[in-house]
Amino acid sequence: MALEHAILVSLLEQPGSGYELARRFDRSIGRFWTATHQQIYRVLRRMETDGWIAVEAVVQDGRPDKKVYSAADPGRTALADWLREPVEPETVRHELAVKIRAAAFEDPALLIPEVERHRESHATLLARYLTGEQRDFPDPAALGARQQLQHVVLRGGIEYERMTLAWLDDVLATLHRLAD
Amino acid sequence: MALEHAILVSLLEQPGSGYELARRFDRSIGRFWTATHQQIYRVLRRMETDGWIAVEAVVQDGRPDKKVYSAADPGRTALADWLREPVEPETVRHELAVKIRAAAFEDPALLIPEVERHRESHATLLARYLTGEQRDFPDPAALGARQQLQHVVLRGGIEYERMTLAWLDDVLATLHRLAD
DNA sequence: ATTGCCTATGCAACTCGTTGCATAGCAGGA
DNA sequence: TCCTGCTATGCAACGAGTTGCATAGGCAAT
Repeated sequence: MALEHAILVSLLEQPGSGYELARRFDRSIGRFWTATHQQIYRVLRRMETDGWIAVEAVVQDGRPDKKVYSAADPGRTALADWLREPVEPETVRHELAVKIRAAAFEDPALLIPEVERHRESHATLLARYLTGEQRDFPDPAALGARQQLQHVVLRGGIEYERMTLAWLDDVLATLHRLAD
Repeated sequence: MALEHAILVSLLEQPGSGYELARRFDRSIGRFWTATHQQIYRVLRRMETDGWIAVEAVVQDGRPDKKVYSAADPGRTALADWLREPVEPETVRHELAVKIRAAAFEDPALLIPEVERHRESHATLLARYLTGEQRDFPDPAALGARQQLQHVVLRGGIEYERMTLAWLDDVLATLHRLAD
């Protein structure tokens, strides 16, 4: 299970509340690990009981109070242990690929708008990544270790989106060929 | 939920038992949709109750009897309906990426053997895909619709593995730089 | 004024997915 | 001969993840 560890990393990078974590998961971390606020709140409570994280109640005015979490020593130890354990290579779950094979038993042209939608959403994401790269890593030569590691993960996201866009073009060409 | 649909596609391509489906999911379909035999048996029973698939008991000698499933009309209809519904763009769950960001809080060099293991496993998979492509699609110009769609999905897998390999090299270079 | 959105946390119920185990006959090798 | 491994199906229990809903104050726009 990596949700605990993803949360720990996020809290080490920057302490925050469950709500803030949920938003980070919607943005940066969610590129490679998704989680809803429900999951996050539940896991935070478990991690707190286990002593992995410390909590501090923060009174705000104009908005609801929040609980700011930060990584505690046992959490860091757990993270270090996990880093030493091998993890399985990731598995992909690609619903669109199922659909493409399914299209052989229906009209393949039916899929064209769907693939185009996907293409657009990947193009948008790629554009966001590239903007973020410009903003956060303008001078790659002058980065600390943490930034270099964040950057290489972002480059992975960028290359994934580029590859996916090219593949979706390939898919569209195939579907058009079959529709003629 | 796409497991039902993935199973339907697989049964349309070729009827088979739960066991055979599980093996197909380990090989070809598992590239983009994984499932254990437990999940498959459970879903098959549900699909049978719903009338999506038909079952025929086959007595074998020298090995246990099996139940051979095939797609029924209501299943085909359900698949056609699903094809017309939009699906969400896939989400990636990349544990290694979490580890890479976590490495900033430990010794980054620790990750090198792990990344190399992943690199090797992706290289092996790519080799298998390429061999399979040679075997199943030797003459891309002479393929029917079904084969063309299967082929474009396989090309997606191939490009994914190529991209991942290049990225893992990038990660290794970054880790080595940080270790100096 | 009302509507809708944002911050912030949480419960309850559900489905999906994993893990460990069980059965059972047959084949092949040490 | 025993052990391992393959075919074939399944139960039981658990853990992960999703969905719908609830509360509650503040802010901005219509």
